[in-house]
Formats: sequence, structure tokens, C-alpha cells
Amino acid sequence: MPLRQVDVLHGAIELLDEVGLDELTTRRLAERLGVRVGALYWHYPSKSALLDAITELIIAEVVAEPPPSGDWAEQLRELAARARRSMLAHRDGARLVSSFSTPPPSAMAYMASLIEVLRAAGASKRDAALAADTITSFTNGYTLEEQARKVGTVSRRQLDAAFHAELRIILAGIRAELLG
Amino acid sequence: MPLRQVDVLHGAIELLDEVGLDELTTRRLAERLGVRVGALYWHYPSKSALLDAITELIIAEVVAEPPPSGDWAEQLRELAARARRSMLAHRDGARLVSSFSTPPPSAMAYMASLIEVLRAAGASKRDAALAADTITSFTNGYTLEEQARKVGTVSRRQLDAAFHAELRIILAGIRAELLG
DNA sequence: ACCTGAACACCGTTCAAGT
DNA sequence: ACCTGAACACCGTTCAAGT
Repeated sequence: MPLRQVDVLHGAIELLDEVGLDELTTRRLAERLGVRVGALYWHYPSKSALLDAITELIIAEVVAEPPPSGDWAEQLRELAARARRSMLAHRDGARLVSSFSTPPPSAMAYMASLIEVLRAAGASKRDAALAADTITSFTNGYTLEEQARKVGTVSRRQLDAAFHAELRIILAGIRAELLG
Repeated sequence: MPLRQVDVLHGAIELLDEVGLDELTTRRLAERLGVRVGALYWHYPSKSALLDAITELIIAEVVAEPPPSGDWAEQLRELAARARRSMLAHRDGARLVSSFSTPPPSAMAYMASLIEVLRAAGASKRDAALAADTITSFTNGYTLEEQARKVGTVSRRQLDAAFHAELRIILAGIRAELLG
């Protein structure tokens, strides 16, 4: 039976996890799917469109879960932790997320959920946007670096602990600076 | 007269600024230098070694300036602003910085300068390292995103203002959480 | 509708050989 | 010491033609 678009997508994700973003090649993907390179272009207009689809899927995982509970700080903490977990779930996930050409719908939804929590906590529109951006910039920066450079050298436990300790700093800053 | 290593480096940086990281190609660089591709490999063992050299140069600019003055928050603010400025000074500078294989000496020196300021402000070794990492993760994450996606859509003034406002949040967090 | 065959215009890297 | 010439093993993409 013929290949469906979703087969190409899943094959690409498997290949990504096996060989990493730099070795994720249209020709390797075609070989893995038992097809010639050109066939991929019937399903996706370009390699970058395929990468965007993977990115969308990675981010979508974050929003799919039920909204977190607790006070505003607890909710933000959980949302940021989920974002990091989704990126870590795939090889070079953070690099992929920070390289999409145009923000996919799920990225917008994620930002909206952060902003919603902050608004409910009493932040102005401007402050909420600022705080949400601070959290995502930090989360992406942190995860990008840990995934790029700290494989093997530092334990996962230490990285988790450091991420949460640093996130606490940022949440304390939001409280002191914007919700004081 | 023959090409020196530094000529190759400067040619590469000029080409980077003109065409961006994705189009920075050994063959294009060779053409610009009036030489055949193979000649580059006499000066640098690989393309990635050349990219590492560019990265080192970009980060070195931050440390080259005299140490900032003011209280600890003011010093940290200035160091982070310099780091961002250096990355923004070259096309795809942030992408380049967040993709070096092994941390170059100047990156270590930059981290050390952040930690020194925090130690002088009374932070423990652990807290200083944590706060320094928070600042760099945020700075890299923020700059990476603005450089990747916000060219033209948002004014430079707005991006500067948002960066400083968000940095204020983080500094407030460091004060409240670690230096309270 | 979905894929093959075959090409096009590129890559990074190596290395004998030239000067 | 520094570079050329020429090759090797790859890329992403296109497109007529097949089924």
C-alpha cells in the first residue's frame, strides 16, 4: 500500500531520534521508507516543511495535556517543565524548536496558556507578555544548551535540578517585579 | 602574496554577514578569496573549526571591553547587554554561539566574569553559578529568537526595551531568591 | 494518486602534484 | 609553505514518465 503523509512524518521522527538533525537527510529517509528520494516531494513540498511538521508535533505535546493546577507560580513551573520535557523527548528537539521559520499554531497556544495564567494572577497584558517571553526564552536557551553540549558529561538529575532552581529565580523575579 | 589564516577568518565573517550561516559555504568562501576550495584546508582542518574560530571572535568582543561599573545588578545588566550586542553584530551570531562544539576560552571567561560579580555581591559558589547560567540561558534564548524570527517585523527599539525589561525580571529574581 | 529514473546544481573533504 | 586539479561521496530538488 502507498505511503501516507503521516508515514513520512513518523519515519522522519524515528530517523531524527536515531541519527540526529544533521544526519536527517531526505535520501536516508527515502531509503528507510523503501522509496526513492523524489517520492518524498509528493507528500511534502520541501525538507523544511517536513521539519516544521516535526516541530509542530513536538510542541503540540505540551498543549495536549490537561492544564496544570496550583497557584500561578506552580502552573508556570509546570508549563515550562513540560516544554522542556517535550524538547528533550527527541534528539535535537530544542534546536528544531528554535529554528522553525514561522511560529506553528501550537507554539502560539503554548504562549497563550502562559499568558492566561499570568493574567489570572493579576498581571497587565504587557507584563503578562513580558513574563511569558522571559520564561520561553530561558526555557529554550537552557534546553538548547543542555541538549547540545551536556550529553554524558552531566547527569540528567543534575540538569533537572538546575533547571528548576533557575526557573525558581525567574518566578521569584516575576513575583517581585510584576506582581508585587 | 599568500593567504594567511586570519584572511580566511575575516573573509568568512564578511561572507557570513552578507549571506547568512546557511549560505556560508566553503566553495563560496574560496571564490571570494580568489582561491580553490582545497586551499582552505591548509589553513583550517574543517569548516566547523572555521566556524568555531568565528564564534570565539564574536564572544571575545564581550570580554575585551573594560569591566562594567555600578552595583552588582548594574554590572550583570551590562555584561548581558554586551553579550547580546556581540551576537547581534553578526548575521546568525546567536545561532553560531549556541552551536559551538566545545566551549571556547572566551565563553569561559564571560561566565567567570558573571560569577565574579555575583560572588562579590555575596552569593555562594553554587548560587553564583546558578544565577550566571540563568542569565546566559536567557540571553542566548532571547537573542536567538529575535535574530531568527523578528527581523523586520519588530523594531530594534522595541526589542531592546523588551530585552532590558525581561532582564530586570531576572535580576529581581536573583535579588529576591539568592541575595535576599 | 503515488512513485521511479534520471538528471541538475550544489555540498564538504582529500590528496597527489605543482610552484 | 601554500595552492591547484581533480576526484569522492554526498546533498535537496525537479520533473517527465510510468503504474
